[in-house]
Amino acid sequence: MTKQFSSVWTREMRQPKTSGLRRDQIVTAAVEILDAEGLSALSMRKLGAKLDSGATSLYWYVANKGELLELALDEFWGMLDGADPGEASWREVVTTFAYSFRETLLAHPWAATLIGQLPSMGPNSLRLTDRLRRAFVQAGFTGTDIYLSSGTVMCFVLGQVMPELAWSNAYGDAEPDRDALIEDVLELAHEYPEMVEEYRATPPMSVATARALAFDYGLLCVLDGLAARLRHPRESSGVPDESAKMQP
Amino acid sequence: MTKQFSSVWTREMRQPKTSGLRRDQIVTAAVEILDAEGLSALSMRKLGAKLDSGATSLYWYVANKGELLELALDEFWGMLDGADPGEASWREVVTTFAYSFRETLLAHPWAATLIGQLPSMGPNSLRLTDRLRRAFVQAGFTGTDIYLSSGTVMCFVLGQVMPELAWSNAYGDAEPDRDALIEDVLELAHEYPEMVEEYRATPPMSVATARALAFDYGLLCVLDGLAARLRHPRESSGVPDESAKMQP
DNA sequence: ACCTGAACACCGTTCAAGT
DNA sequence: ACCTGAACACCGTTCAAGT
Repeated sequence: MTKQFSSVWTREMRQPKTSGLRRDQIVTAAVEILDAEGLSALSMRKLGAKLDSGATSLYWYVANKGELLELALDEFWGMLDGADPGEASWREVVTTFAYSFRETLLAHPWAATLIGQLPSMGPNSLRLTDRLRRAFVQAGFTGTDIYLSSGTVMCFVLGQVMPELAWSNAYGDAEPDRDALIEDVLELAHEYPEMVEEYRATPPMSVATARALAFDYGLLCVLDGLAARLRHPRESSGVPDESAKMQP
Repeated sequence: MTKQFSSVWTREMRQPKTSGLRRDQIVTAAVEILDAEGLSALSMRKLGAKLDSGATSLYWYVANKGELLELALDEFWGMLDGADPGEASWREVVTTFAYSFRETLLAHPWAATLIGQLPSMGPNSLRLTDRLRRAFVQAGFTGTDIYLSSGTVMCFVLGQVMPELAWSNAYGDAEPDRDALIEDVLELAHEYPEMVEEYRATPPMSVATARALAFDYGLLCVLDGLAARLRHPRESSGVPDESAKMQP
């Protein structure tokens, strides 16, 4: 049973020129709720109330909640700055983009979840893709490598941030009794003494700086890897045939 | 308002030795529903029905739905094979682990979502962490780099898979009229003619192989980056101070 | 120790009816 | 063209009551 694909972006919009609510008001209000209370707190009823209208009125502008979230997600993509080449080196451009993407994701955690659930094909998403594409062309990538290299950076940031969000979800934003939590985890890990010992051997630091350090390390790996691709455009990994075997 | 942290793993379990349902039966059934129908289809009521019991009976074994999902997520971590050093090179070990992680995520998409929402501190998660740790020690990483390098690989895979899942969510598993979809996207991207043209210039391939290719490319970057770290243990990225500035 | 049913406060969505 | 209210089929969770 192949579900027919559909998206807010692939169907005719309603006439934009009339009275009453407007779609962008709805989306703005939705993003406000998402930012303030998180993905699970956004309901059509609450959103309707915030707009002084019935929940069901929203269905005039949006086919269902999924479409609303697609629109919110595209708002998120619109929040990302730059990747403007300027006169900086490509490593600098990519680095500042990666950091700003990370910061924006951390500020709007609902977006990270949505990225795994809804396709991003709205105008802001496309505009960002094109900006990135230009940056990587300028860096010297050509052909398919343009798309592959920029995609690698995007995915890297996303993957780094996701587990980070899990902790802030379960833990709250502040770090109240994080020492107690750490002791809990170390206790749970008592079967793996090397792990525990290695943790105790590392200088103590806040969760935030530990995460930032990990991000920095990973970014360095990605950048070095991209630099290598830039030098030798066509190589393949250790077990190249696996990739073809995986999904025929 | 800092929410008090709690997790299934940090509180006393109920006596395991009695009659009736057992927690592992519940979790197994939950995973079956998740695999068959996805995260949004799992409800306490449906799970109760599947186990021939009332929905509310489950609350004897589990404090809330979140705990149930924590348990399911740990089941997922238990599904991952290996990272067994053996006699293979570290690049081979990491590569096969990355591919198997990817495959398992694609087979259990709900897990990817949960990774961004719940902390992973169950026994299977810890065991995997330790296996990875040993593999990276064997590869030659030391100190903090052990954790940083293995984390980079984990995050890389996760980040690659997430957007992939978005499409299969919206699109279904088969690829029915993907040509129509592609035309839709290209139409939406008409403001960026270079993007469109570049797409048309690349040889056509299935979505699956395109994704596998991107995965391969990114993995190559990460591996090369890790190899560079292995040669020069301590370096820092282009804008190191940013990382400290981000979250004080 | 374990399970039940009723009840509470919610959901997303449809649809006939209003203006 | 836009909005409403009632209604349907769901949710997660609590809690007194059963065995």
